[in-house]
Amino acid sequence: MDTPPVTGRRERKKAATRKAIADAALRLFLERGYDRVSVRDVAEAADVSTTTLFKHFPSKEALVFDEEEDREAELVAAVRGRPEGQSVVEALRGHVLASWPPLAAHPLRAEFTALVESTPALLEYYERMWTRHTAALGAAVAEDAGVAPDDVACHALARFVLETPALTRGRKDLRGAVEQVFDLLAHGWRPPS
Amino acid sequence: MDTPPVTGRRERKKAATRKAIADAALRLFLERGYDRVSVRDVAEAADVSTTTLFKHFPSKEALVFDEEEDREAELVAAVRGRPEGQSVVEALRGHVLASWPPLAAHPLRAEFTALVESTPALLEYYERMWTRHTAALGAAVAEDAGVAPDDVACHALARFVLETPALTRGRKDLRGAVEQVFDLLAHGWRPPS
DNA sequence: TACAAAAGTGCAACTGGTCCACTTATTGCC
DNA sequence: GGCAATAAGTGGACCAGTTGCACTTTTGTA
Repeated sequence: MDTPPVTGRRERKKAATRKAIADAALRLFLERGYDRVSVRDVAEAADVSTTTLFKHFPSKEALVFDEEEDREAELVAAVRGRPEGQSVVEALRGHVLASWPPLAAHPLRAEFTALVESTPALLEYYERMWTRHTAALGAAVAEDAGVAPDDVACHALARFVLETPALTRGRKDLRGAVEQVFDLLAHGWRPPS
Repeated sequence: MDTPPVTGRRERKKAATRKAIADAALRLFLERGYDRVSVRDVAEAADVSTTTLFKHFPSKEALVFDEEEDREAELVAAVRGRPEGQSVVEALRGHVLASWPPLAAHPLRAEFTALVESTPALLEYYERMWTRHTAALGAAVAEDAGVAPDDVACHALARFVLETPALTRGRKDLRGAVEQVFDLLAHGWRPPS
């Protein structure tokens, strides 16, 4: 009859529930504003219990940032797989320029961005999503440079790179701002212009 | 009879209440650990209502970091009042080296430091206490450099400087670690050794 | 002395998050 | 096909931080 499902029914249902929760959350948040919606409201709207909601998402903030891709792997790959002769800083500059600003450019996400930027809790969570990868990126840089995995300078570089989103958010010339931050990391700070 | 009080009775009593709360909090936290003490416990121990407690301190974390000195003013002053010919980065390096590590060296504060470093919520709050001054320090640097007050590079420098505590915490050679971070800020990142 | 502002109270309520014992659906396996 | 193991979901109680409200007491001041 039907083609046998590649993924089991259980997994499909689980994914459906997850999606129902995330969809309900985003809809309510956009309608009423993040902090005028309780997690109970979201659970109600998705027709699940709050217990179930928290089995799918670890926190209220996580409801908003659903697709948790693995940024971390990409960051590490950008360092490891960079072309011969390119410096680590330049590799990361390229990676950030290529992979980050588009998010803001997507017109569909305009209201989403507005939601995040108008909600302190979400802003904080979002910035933390990046800096959480400091250890992994720092270790990758250190390994690449052939020094101890907890080398301070390498971890500092990692942390600073991961803060470009926070530092450049809301600038009119986003790419230009990112470039300036990376110039600082590449050559040190000097009084501008 | 008594010499007329310079500050009114009201202010004195208010300060006393505040101190009673902070003292009770620190004592209980050190005794039992931060998250095994509720704010109700603290209020009880200080013999005030939780409502009163929250009128003096905005959050549970704030109970721990009582003396809110004005780091911000000192940071700005370090930039503005630096000797002729010294660069901004070097001025900040000196300021951080002179004003930060002592906190950890103070033997009386050993158990306090242990409390903070063993409690994620406090650690986070502590690091945020620093980066909260990004805007002020960034603006001061920008003014000093004679560029727009929201210049990206200046704010990036400020932010990175304010993260040295977080980046170097727990290192065996604290001063050396701070120096390495400032070297990065001064000259750019280069593969170590 | 009278009165306004400030400090403190007590309590209920809300919210994010966890726990627990329980039911139901799905799956893999004999 | 039958069945036991497992995973998803339930519901409700519960905890802790935080706020709101209506109220009393204390203090400063005119």
